[in-house]
Amino acid sequence: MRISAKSEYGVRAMVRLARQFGDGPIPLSQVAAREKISLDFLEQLMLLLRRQGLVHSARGIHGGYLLALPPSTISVGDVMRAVEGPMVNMPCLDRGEGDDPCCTMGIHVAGCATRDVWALLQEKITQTLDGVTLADLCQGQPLLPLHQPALLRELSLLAQ
Amino acid sequence: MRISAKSEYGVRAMVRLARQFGDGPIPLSQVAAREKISLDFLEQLMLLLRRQGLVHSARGIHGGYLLALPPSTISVGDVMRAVEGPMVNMPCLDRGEGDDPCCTMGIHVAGCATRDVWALLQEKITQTLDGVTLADLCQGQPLLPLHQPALLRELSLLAQ
DNA sequence: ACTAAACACGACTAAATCAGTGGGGATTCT
DNA sequence: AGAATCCCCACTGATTTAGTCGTGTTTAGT
Ligand code: SF4
Ligand code: SF4
Repeated sequence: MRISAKSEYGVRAMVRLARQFGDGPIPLSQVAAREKISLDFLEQLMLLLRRQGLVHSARGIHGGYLLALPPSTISVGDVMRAVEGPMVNMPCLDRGEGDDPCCTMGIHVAGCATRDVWALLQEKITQTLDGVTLADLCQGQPLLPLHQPALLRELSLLAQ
Repeated sequence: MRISAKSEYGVRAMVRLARQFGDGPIPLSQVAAREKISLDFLEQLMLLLRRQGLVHSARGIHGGYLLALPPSTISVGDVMRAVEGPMVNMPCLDRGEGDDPCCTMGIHVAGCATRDVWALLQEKITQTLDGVTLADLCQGQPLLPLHQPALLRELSLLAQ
C-alpha cells in the first residue's frame, strides 16, 4: 500500500498550480524546480492530467499549464485517478459478480469472503481522497483534527 | 495503491484458520491447497504472523498453525501490519515534525502541505482495516451495505 | 526568417520490488 | 527410524517504478 511517486508528484504539482490559479499558464520548468521533481517525469504526469481535462496547456514561449477548474472543485482523488488509474488495484473489484473468475481462487468472485474487505477499503479510500480538494491544501490550517475519532468528527461536521 | 499478495494471502489464510478456530493446529499444506496459495510463500507469511503473536505453531507430525486469539479480536489491520509492515508506506509519516528532512523536498516535513493528505489517508485506512475482524469475515452476511453513505451507516451502528 | 522556450509523445533503461523457489535444518508423533 | 510438519534464509525471474532521452511541434519575440 505505498503511495507512488506519480501520485505524490501529481498532487504536489497540482497544489502548486492551484496556488497560482488565475495567473495564466505556469511553465513546468518552474514547478519542477520549486518542487524538486524531474522535469521529464513531470511532463508525463501533466500530459495525463491534461487528457483527463483537469488542466489546460498552452504551448510556445509563454506557455505552460493551468488548472482547468477552480481549486475547490478538483479533488486529490481526481488527480490520483488521472495519473495512476484506479485508486485501489484489486482486479476482482472491477468485475461484476457474474463475470469470469479472475483470481488465484479460480472461483466465482461471489464465493470469496475477503473480497468484501477490499471493497470496503476501496470505498473508504475513495471517499477520503475525493473529500479533499486542492483548495483545502492551499490554506495553511490543518486538514484534520488528529487523534479524534472519526465518528465524533463527522458528527461535529454534521452539526454545523 | 495496490494490495499485495502478501496481504491478500495473509488475510485469506487467517480467515481459513478462524473458521476452524478450536479444532487444534491446522497444517499449512491444507490451507495452501484450499486457498490455492504456494505453500512455500505461505510459510513465510505465517512465520511473520507468529512473530507478531497472532498465531501459535505446533511442530511435528500433527502440527500446524492456530489462531492465538479468538477471531473477533484479530483485525484485518493486525494481519496486514504483520505481513507487510506499515499500512501506508510514506516515509515522512513515520517521522516527527522535528526530524531530519526525509524526502525529495529536502525541507522540514512541517513545511509540506500535501503531507496532511497522506496522514489523513493513513488514519482512514487504519480505522477501516482495524474495524473489520476475522470473525466478521467468517459470517456469510455482507460486510457493508454498499451504496450507502458512510455516515448513515455509522449512525445506524451507533443506534444499535 | 530565425531562435529560444515551452509542450507532445514515444522509446528506452537502471533500479527496486514482488512473488515465488529451493534447500537445508529442527521438532514431534507413530 | 521415518514421515510430516514447522523454521529460516538465500536466491531468482518477472514486473513495476521512476525516471531519461530523442525528436518533433507550437508560439513569442527580434
Ligand atoms: S481470492 Fe477473493 S479477494 Fe482475492 S482476487 Fe479472488 S475474489 Fe478477489
Ligand atoms: S514532499 Fe511532503 S508528502 Fe512528500 S515525502 Fe516530503 S513531506 Fe512527505
